Amino acid sequence: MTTTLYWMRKDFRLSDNAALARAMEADGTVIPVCIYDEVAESYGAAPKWRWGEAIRHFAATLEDKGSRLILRRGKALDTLRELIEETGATRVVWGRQYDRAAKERDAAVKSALKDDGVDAFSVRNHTLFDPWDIETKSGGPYRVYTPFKNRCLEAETFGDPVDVPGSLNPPPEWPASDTLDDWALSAPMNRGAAVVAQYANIGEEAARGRLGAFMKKITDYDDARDRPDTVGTSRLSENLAWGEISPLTIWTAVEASKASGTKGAKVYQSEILWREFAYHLTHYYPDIGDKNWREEWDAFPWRQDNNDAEAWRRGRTGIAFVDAAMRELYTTGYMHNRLRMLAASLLTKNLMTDWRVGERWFAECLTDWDPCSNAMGWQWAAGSGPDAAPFFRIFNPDTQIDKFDPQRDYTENWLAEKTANPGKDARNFFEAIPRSWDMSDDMKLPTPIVDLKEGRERALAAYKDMRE
DNA sequence: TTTTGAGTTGTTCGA
DNA sequence: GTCGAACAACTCAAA
Repeated sequence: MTTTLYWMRKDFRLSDNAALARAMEADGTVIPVCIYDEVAESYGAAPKWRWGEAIRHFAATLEDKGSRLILRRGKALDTLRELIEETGATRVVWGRQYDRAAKERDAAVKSALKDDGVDAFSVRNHTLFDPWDIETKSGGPYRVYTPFKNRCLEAETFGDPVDVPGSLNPPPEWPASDTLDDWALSAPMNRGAAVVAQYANIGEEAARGRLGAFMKKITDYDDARDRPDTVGTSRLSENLAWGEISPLTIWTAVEASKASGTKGAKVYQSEILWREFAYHLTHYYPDIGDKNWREEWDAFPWRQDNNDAEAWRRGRTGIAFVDAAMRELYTTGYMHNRLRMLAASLLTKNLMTDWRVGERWFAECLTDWDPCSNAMGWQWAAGSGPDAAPFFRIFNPDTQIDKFDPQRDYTENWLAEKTANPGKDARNFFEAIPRSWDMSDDMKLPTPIVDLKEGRERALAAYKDMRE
């Protein structure tokens, strides 16, 4: 009788779960395990909280099916060895992750367990492709998105989603488990956890619900996706990040729908492939979250963390569209994609602040945080990254707000200071922020901390200098 | 090896 | 108000 440990990291779902399917195929018992290990310890406040909610929700799903999720805290390898000792497990299975911290941990775990004589292996479970499945005709990684995408689309098949298992083959006896409360995962968020919880969309069912709602309007996606004043996107990033839905489930739904082939569907699928590109890049350039991807940017006179950056984090730059976005981020754990670009452009160009300052803040605040997408996105916005915007492409928040929030619905929804009777979202920001920020909703909005034109010209001049 | 075509998301300025 | 050009060359991927 074989006992298998299914080490769950970011794949909290029953449907299309290839790692679970492999765990089950040994015809023995399966013990799902989640470990609060050295990698999870390093998560920012919001991701750590959201990870806990994914665990809470999925543990309940497992219990409904007669199984359990065993929780343990400690170094991954030590903890797995303890569990192997306690349960007599001979197999350990997990779904692959591709960021440097996870990859280094997993390589060490696999090698050590194999030395112990354990059948330890990983499964692709988070992406459509493994990063190394896609390569240029001459055999290397892609550095530009469009040819990468075209190569993905040429792939003959994406395969079929894996069925939901029937029984989960629980063991006759369970090893001991921590409780989620023992881990206190909401503690780093302080007051924010209760607020962000109001906006979270947790679990497999909720993810499917969003997919269903989105499929009804996917044909509008190519235009609607740019409008933060409406829900024009799928809003599935949060669920994708924690594996509550698989990209193959999404891809298959799009392909099977009557919208397949429309502009909206194609643009949406292209975004799914941007996600794949982030894993591809991170696999081949594991430093992408720490170092300028284009080395020449090491010479750029980035400002390190500074008062302007602090104002940016607090939604107090005096530039309404960006302040609204920064408050949406802090209050909900999410920010609309267009505003991510705009907020990043303001920080890295107009305020000439190191992209890593922004990357760290997003990693602290986003419930859909993904180390690979976050790193790629920030480097793209800053200009130091793959396929980056030309240096002269600096967003102007005044132009952007007229184009994408013409009625100011989005902006005013998030800025309590703008109206006499602010709505719940705007007030929630003040519920969520730390008292040490010393901000209240009766403050006046600050005057802009940077003149957009001057900031732009300063950045352009610095860029020109760097190139000479 | 060389050549060729192409490259997520923008802004400003002048006609 | 609208439209096209300029903004800067350079790198990438494939033929």
